[in-house]
Amino acid sequence: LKIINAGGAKADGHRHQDSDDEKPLAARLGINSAASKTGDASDSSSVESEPKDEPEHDGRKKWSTLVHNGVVFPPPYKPHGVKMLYNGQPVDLTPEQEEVATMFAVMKDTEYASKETFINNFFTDWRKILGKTHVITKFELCDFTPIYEWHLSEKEKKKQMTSEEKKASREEKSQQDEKFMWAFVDGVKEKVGNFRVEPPGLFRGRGEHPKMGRLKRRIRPSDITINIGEEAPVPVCPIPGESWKEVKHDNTVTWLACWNDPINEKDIKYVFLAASSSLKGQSDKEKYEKARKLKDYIRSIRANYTKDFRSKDQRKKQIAVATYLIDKLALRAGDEKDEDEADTVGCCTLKVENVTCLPPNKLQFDFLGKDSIRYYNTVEVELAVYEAIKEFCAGKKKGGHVFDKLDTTKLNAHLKDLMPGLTAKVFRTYDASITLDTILNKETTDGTVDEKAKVYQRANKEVAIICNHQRAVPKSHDSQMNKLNEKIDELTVELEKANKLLSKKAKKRKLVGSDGDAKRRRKLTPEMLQKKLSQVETRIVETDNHKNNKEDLKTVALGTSKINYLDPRITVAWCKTHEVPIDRDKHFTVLNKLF
DNA sequence: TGTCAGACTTGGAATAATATTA
DNA sequence: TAATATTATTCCAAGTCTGACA
Repeated sequence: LKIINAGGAKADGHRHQDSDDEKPLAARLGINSAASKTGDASDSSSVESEPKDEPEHDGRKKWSTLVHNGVVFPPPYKPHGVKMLYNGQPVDLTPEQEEVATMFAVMKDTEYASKETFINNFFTDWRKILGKTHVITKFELCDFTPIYEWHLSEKEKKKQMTSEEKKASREEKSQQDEKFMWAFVDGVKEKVGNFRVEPPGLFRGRGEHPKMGRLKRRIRPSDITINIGEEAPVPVCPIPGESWKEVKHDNTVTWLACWNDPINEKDIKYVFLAASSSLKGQSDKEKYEKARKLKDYIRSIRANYTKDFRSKDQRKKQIAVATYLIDKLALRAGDEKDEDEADTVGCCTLKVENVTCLPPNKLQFDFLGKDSIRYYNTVEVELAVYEAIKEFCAGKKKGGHVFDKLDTTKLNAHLKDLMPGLTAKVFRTYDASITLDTILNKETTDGTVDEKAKVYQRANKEVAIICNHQRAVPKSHDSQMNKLNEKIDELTVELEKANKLLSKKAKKRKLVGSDGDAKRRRKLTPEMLQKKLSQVETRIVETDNHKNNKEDLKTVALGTSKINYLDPRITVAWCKTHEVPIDRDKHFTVLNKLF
């Protein structure tokens, strides 16, 4: 295994010398990809596989042969017959009406259930199904509690199943799914990602989404387009009497099936291969490679935008300042959004009220970004940037764009001139790589594997913070903290007791106790006590660390950066250098994705 | 040059599976 | 052995970016 790029992140003059750069990563690392194991021949025999590593990337061709079994539909609705109350009276509902009522009822203990937009949207769509003449006309008179309680008892029943029963139903399910879990891409068995069609439900938009609560209708075969190899057998439509909307043979795309999102008909939902597939792995590798390449260009890019901070050309000036912010703060590009979506922004769509100038040269950012997660940060910037932002905002009304001469297309077109393939999001990957590499190199010491893994986790955390990956405080956080505090208290008492005992022993040599522990205490030698003492001390320190770590990470979401931002090559190189096992170690299961 | 559909990556939450502790 | 904590997986929403077309 060769060390790739280790320690190189800080050196701007890094040169690429890897002669095998174009090989798949797994091949370069000499590890057999799980995905490259051929599946059962009976399924793939009809398809000739092409040699791998063939430079197929000339055109936009993604595959030569593609075989799969289509999608799995959710089971039809099974009515429970539990009657909800309207104005205190039980009401009869048709299965279709009951289905939607149940969707709402089971969301009782979520935030959505108390949001006005959610309730209004749900009620409007539900009334369409109830019909004009239905007795139910006012939401306030609806009582969904009986259905909610039925739902709770169903959940409880499921929980009470014996482990054998659970196992049996699990196995049955995986047997049913097996057929759909795999696809053959150029003869290679690959895992399919989301082969299940999304079930009907109430739309759970994030933030203040104007469509939250709308009924997401059931998807039928006639909604679905199948994409499959020309010679491959077309998957049988699993619902009798119905048929696919369309069957395509488009090898310039990687999706296996798609349908229009019922909430936003112009959006398309796709069935793709899983992240472990070589198609995904390949593009992942290209992403990290691009970020690494940016390292060679960053100096000139910075020089370029710095020069334009004072440009007379307003558009140039805005591009310069926007690029600076994306580089320095890892902001997202910020496409324009529709009226019927949550009101969020990125760099290009920042509004004047999202930035406050704090003299002499600080900027305070406060806006809702992707998923309506708040970005709140005060940063010192170059004076020229500060002055430019002040100028861009001057005279604009609330809601006006800071960068009015700019959009993501123009910005990316400019970035492409500076480096081939460069777009705004590459800066986020780049920032992540630099941060990971720097922290790993600076902070790793000759300690235990556990200590080294802590350094990795800290680097992971820093990347998450840079990318503003935040999560809601876990529901059980407070109770868990209380428990840890109690544990520390208990241990402290134990420690004090042992300490007292030790000093008494030292004085008297022999202790005559009066309580029930006396006999046991008498048997303790000072050496044993001393040992116990240090054990308790260690446990206190460990528990305290655990507690602080938990508190520290309560609003930090580590998952996304682990999966999408930490270059596995940096991780592998570090593991090798510091003798941290890659396999089996739970800290690095993320690597399964690529190896 | 702008708009829009399309295809793909990125994102947190919910849920399931597994490990740990009481 | 059950309750709880941790980790992995699934789910599906919400971004980014490209390319076709007017």
